[in-house]
Amino acid sequence: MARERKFTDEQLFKATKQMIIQDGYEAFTFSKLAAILHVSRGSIYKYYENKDELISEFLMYEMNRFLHNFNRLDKSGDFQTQLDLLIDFIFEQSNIHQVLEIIQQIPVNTTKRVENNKSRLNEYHIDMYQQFQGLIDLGRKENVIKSHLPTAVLLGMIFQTIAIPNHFNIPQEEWIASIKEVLIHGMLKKD
Amino acid sequence: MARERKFTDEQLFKATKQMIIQDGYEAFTFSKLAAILHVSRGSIYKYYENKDELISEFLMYEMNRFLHNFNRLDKSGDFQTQLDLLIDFIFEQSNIHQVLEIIQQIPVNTTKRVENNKSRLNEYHIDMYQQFQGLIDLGRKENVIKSHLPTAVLLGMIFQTIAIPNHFNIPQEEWIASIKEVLIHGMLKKD
DNA sequence: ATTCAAAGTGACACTGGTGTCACTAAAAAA
DNA sequence: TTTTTTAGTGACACCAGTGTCACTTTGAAT
Repeated sequence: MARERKFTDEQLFKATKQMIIQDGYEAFTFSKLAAILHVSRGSIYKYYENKDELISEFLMYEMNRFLHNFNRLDKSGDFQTQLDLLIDFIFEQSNIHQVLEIIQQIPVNTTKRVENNKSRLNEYHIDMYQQFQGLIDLGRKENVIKSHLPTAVLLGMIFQTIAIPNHFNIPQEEWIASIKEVLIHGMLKKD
Repeated sequence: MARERKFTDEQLFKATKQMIIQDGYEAFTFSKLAAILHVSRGSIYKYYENKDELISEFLMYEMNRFLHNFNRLDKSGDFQTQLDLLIDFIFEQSNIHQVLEIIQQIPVNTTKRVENNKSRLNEYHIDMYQQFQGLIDLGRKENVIKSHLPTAVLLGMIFQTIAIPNHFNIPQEEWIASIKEVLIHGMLKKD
């Protein structure tokens, strides 16, 4: 060690996240980030060659956190129990949706480090998808899921629901319970 | 009239749409747009004072087109028939989702024309929402919708499903049919 | 106390987008 | 044919972000 750092990775990633989620990939700049962290722009270049590299590192960090938490979930219950847990979990981690979208926006011509991160992020994504797929397979094995529905549709719908904007500020619990209800049993009364 | 124009509004909006949907609001520039249209950048300033104004006009154009088509839909059937038609329609107009998102990104400090367009877009949005709400009300009147589910959740889910990425390229028809099935009756077999 | 290594700074040259404007080009009206 | 009107051009000054680098600061090790 030599001199104390003026900002931690956590602070940097937190600021990055806020900025990117609020205004998008293109609006993220080293200048603004430096201002938030109360350091000079130059100091950030000590750790990241450019914006793409910084963002790809941020995404790795977020993805690791997500997968780590995901792996802690109880995988012992039956399909319905696990689905319930999964949906609750996804809503807790509701930013993962945005994270996955940002991955697509990393440009192509950059540094080795970025390319490396991009392919690792892709692997993670596939890995995550396969774990979810395992859950659907369980549902099929238990013979509770309508067998003609494609797995991609089921996962897509589960995953997409977290991004529904709750404009009317319906209480979180009611909101999630209602979404679960529709996903599992539909919006119509049984006849 | 004096001289012939080198590009039509339609061409301009088409290029704008492509650019914005692909790379986002911030990545849109007059330079790129001028290049696509094979004109000088300066000529675009003859019609739009700046980027925000151009994009807000583009959004008005898209929204008008959407509402115009929407008003052509047959509103005479019962709830299920109309819901079917609506979902098909939304999938046909799948970009409306992105259009609505872009509206939120127009910055605040701009020209009168932009502010004007922004508030009109908001009115349109509310108008559209109310029409959809009318459909849900019909479902409630017909007593086919589960009465405890909030309208916002039902509309949110219907609307959000068009944005599910079909990574595995499941045929459009099967894709839409499956989504309808889940929305209406859920993913589980009836017991 | 001196030295050293990492952290941080700010000035510099550069790039790409912005908005403007005097000017040119072309088509219709006179 | 000349005039008028609108479309289009490209050069200019400007701004904000980029990436670099010689330099300064700071804290720990010798």
